[in-house]
Amino acid sequence: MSPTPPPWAIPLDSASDLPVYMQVAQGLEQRIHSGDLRRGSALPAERELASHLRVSRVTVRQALALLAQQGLLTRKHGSGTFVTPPRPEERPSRTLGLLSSFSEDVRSRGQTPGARVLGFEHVRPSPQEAMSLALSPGDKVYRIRRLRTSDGEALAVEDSTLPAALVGELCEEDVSDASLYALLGNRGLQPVRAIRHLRALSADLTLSELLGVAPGAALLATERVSWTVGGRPVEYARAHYRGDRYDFVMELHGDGE
Amino acid sequence: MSPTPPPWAIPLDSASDLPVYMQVAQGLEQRIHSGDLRRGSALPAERELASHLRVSRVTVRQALALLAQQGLLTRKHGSGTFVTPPRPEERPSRTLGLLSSFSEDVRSRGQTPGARVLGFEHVRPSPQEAMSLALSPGDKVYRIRRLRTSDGEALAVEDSTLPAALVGELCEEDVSDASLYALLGNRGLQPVRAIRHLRALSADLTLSELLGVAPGAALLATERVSWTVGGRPVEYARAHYRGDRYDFVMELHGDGE
DNA sequence: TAGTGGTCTAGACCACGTC
DNA sequence: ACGTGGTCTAGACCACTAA
Repeated sequence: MSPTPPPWAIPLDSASDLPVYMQVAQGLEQRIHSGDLRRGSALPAERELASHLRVSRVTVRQALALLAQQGLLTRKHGSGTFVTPPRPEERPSRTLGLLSSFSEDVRSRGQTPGARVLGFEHVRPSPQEAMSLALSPGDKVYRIRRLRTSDGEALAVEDSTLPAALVGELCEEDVSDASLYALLGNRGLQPVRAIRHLRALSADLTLSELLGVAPGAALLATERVSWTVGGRPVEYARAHYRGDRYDFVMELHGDGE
Repeated sequence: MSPTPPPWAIPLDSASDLPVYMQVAQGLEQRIHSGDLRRGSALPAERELASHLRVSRVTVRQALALLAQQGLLTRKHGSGTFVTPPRPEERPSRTLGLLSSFSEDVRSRGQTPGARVLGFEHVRPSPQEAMSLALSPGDKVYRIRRLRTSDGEALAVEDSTLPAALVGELCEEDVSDASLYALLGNRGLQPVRAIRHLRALSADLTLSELLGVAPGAALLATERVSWTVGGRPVEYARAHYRGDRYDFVMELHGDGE
């Protein structure tokens, strides 16, 4: 009857060994990449898709969840499911290779950095912290958890640990808006060298809530130890960045082999 | 009756506004971190957990899926669900800041690098490729997709694009085991500078299959353009690394502010 | 108010591992 | 053969959004 099938029609092969929900996901993905489903356009309701494809709603949801997790689809409770529109704005890029702080990175993109202190402790270090900062278990550290924002939008959760004996007295207000690096610089403890690890992991419930992403969303996790002149470790920092909003950039120079 | 509740007993509050599956996930996560559930130990079967917690199996599965995605749990079809044991071996670390290839990185960890060619094309560049390599749409490129392994285990999928006019004749055997950088070096095209972007994203169906991870698993994605002496772009490469097996390391040097 | 996605249930059958 | 996780169904109710 209809010469042109609707753009969300998916060929399903019940004889295939590929699970139905994967076939649906794959089909929709192709439709999106081919342009049949335009960016920003709404998908049919889950119940509608299910009845047309002759599968249960649960199966449809399983397929949509896969694509939503990749960022291909955006689901809006009470409103509908949409093909994710392209982001017009560039994501903030951190330029690696130089020692720069979150605040400087965001500012260099013309946006306004912010910080909300989520935790402030003056405690004995964990074994991990003691090792990274070359401390004795009896020493004390400041442990600070902050939500880092750009133009008000949550971008990262940063956990910083500073040796109390080295940095001196510190209170929550000191770290509430300024960059930690600037604060250290004021006290003559400007870091001059750092080693940083980067990896990818899935958001747990705590991080997903803080960053406003779905549980399981891909995050870029970093771990860093910074040293001041003389080789004294001055900061141990772990940070989790939203994978869909942050981009690390670095320039590499070769020395032959 | 039983003075010590089983280690997987979870307190559920039906009045809470937190969904039941999240309460289950949160409870299990605490039990794991507290050590009540030992690394490597098996969880009760899903049906058993469901009946004891008085929830449906689907709800239990939703909770387990969350934790499995974070890597906290490992599910084995036909066998059971286990608390993920810690990995004894270090993950391969790529040292950034220097221009080094995948092969060199893996070898520097004492492991054996490998490559399986998944695709080899001699075609006109995509707009993206043409832009990155400063080519005209009429030029041709070699496009190579390889599965990169370390001691036989899949670690990354690498998509490399090389300008055909610059690198000269190339066939599939040329890229089947050696490092691309070594090959370029042999032809006098050793890259001396590169810009690399890093971000985190969730695995789609294709990548999850190739890398042997679950769909939606966190991957570390990189994009790189390399230049040879004289500023001629010689390679445009995109790679997706398993987030749970790969770790980028870099050393940073500050120049004050 | 009507329609959407979010959560949850109580089943069923299949595919895989182990014994 | 049996128990496991993997997939799928046909419903239900809730929470949110928009008209």
